[in-house]
Amino acid sequence: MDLRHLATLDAVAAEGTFGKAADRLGYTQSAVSQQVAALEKAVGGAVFDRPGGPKPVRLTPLGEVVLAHGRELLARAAATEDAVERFKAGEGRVDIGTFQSVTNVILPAVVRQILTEHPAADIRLFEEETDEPSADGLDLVFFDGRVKDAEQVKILDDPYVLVARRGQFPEGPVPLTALHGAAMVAQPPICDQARVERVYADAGVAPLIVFRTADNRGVISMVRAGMGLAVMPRLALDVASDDLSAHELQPALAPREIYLAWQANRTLSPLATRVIELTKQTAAQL
Amino acid sequence: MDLRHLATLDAVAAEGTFGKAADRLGYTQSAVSQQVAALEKAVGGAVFDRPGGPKPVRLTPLGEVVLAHGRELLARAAATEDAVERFKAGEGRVDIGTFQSVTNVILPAVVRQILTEHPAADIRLFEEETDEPSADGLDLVFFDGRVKDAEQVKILDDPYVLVARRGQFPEGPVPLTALHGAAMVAQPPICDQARVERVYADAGVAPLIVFRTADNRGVISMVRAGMGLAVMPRLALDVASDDLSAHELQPALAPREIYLAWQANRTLSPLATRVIELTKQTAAQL
DNA sequence: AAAAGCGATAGATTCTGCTCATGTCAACCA
DNA sequence: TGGTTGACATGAGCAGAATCTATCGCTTTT
Repeated sequence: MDLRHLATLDAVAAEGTFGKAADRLGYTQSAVSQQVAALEKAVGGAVFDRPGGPKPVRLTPLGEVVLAHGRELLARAAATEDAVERFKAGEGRVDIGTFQSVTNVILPAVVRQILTEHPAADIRLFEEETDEPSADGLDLVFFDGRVKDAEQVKILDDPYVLVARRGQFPEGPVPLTALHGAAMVAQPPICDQARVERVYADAGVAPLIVFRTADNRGVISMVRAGMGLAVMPRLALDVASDDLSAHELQPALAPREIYLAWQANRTLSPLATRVIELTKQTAAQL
Repeated sequence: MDLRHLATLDAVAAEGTFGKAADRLGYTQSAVSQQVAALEKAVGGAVFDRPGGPKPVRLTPLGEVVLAHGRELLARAAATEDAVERFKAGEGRVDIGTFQSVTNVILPAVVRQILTEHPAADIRLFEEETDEPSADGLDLVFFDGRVKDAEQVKILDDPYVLVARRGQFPEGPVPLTALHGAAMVAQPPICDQARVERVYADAGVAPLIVFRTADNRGVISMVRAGMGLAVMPRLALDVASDDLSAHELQPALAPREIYLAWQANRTLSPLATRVIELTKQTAAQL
């Protein structure tokens, strides 16, 4: 049973004669006749009564059964083509792995723009703390560092700054050695934080870490409360604040590199491609 | 877009490689490769990522869209074939035009048997008083007389009998002339009743019709009540009754002929065909 | 570096599906 | 009543599609 045969069945049922259906479909009467014959062979019985003479054909009861189902099939086929077109235009779902800084600074603009372009887009964000991410199950993953076995683009360099209460240090750079023995608030030692602490160690600087939390806002709050200093990526410092100051470190730490990654050699959906584009644009403006 | 291509897509997605899908479908790997290529051309994009080497292929996002819709289509196609099979086995709907005697005497047995054979059969009865029936809209029509422009079979001859209160006439035949001047209850003069009354007139018999009703049971009730005599087809006298007696008339009226008709040159559904068969069998037992 | 697994491709062949021309049948008309 | 008309069926021929066989090229694994 072939969709084309069902379309022909439908046309003949609507037009009443093979010839008119042929005109509508751009075939000859002979072709329609043969298609109907093929369909009848497939279903094992006549779908039209042919009265003979100049009378139109009429559906048999079997023909009505086949036509009813056939219309359903044709509608589904049309819906399929439609869905493909919409997919190519950017509809669909995209699952994105992210983390705090990106969620707060980069993604809002990207999501807003995507939803403006494609109101039917289905964006899902997953913010899971992982040390070594893989893009399994996700379409796109933000990560602060390279991702193994994945295609990726570097979104931006996010420099580390020292955060302190305003007035604690004069404006301008602060030597890294100033951290030696200082009370500090920090992230748990995963992801890029581990690298940062290795830099301290290599420089012979041993800060006194008095509190760790994965919540950047929590880190900032504790700095503001006077619990200690913090070294954090500038993006994590997403709120301007009168009572805090940010300082470059000397020597500067290598910046945190933020990558957007996806599974290698996989075709991306147009929606995901657009997300990458917009992410690059957004990051370039920072 | 072809159903066969979608079936191939499904098989490849399930098996992971073109070759295994080919085995399952009875094709060669080459054929599957070409079918997938054709499908990809139809939807305008790749549906599989081919990693190369001994790795299995993977659906692209587009492929997932197409496959989701494709499975739906394939399921509908299977459902269609199933519906055709069930139709050929006797499921479906049949609309039957009937009238009182047939409804009460013949159809119960037929309906019971059909519903035993095909619990999903959808039998609809239409009891409309018409003088000249046509089978438009109906699959089968019972009628007491020939139906013009229709195929038909005679179901049975239904002899007319005189119905009287028991004891009013001695057992056995009653001369037609006994009706002259007699009070009678009768059907409205349509259908076969008109023919009956012409027979009276031709025989010079002029009964006094005191009540007409289309309801056979009403006729009988009024006879029982002593309102008069009645001449009615034996089938219409479907209740045995101690206080009534039935008599042949002399000369006998030509019996009412009951036909089962359907539109000429139309293919009947297996269900309708079965109804015709069962009707003949049932009538033969009367 | 060789072997194995897998998809793509070229060429040959078979099938399918279409068109054109013609046949056949029933209703209509003169 | 016999020709005409309108409609479907059928046969021949051809073009294109689908399939198979064989082979190529790529990637991973050994």
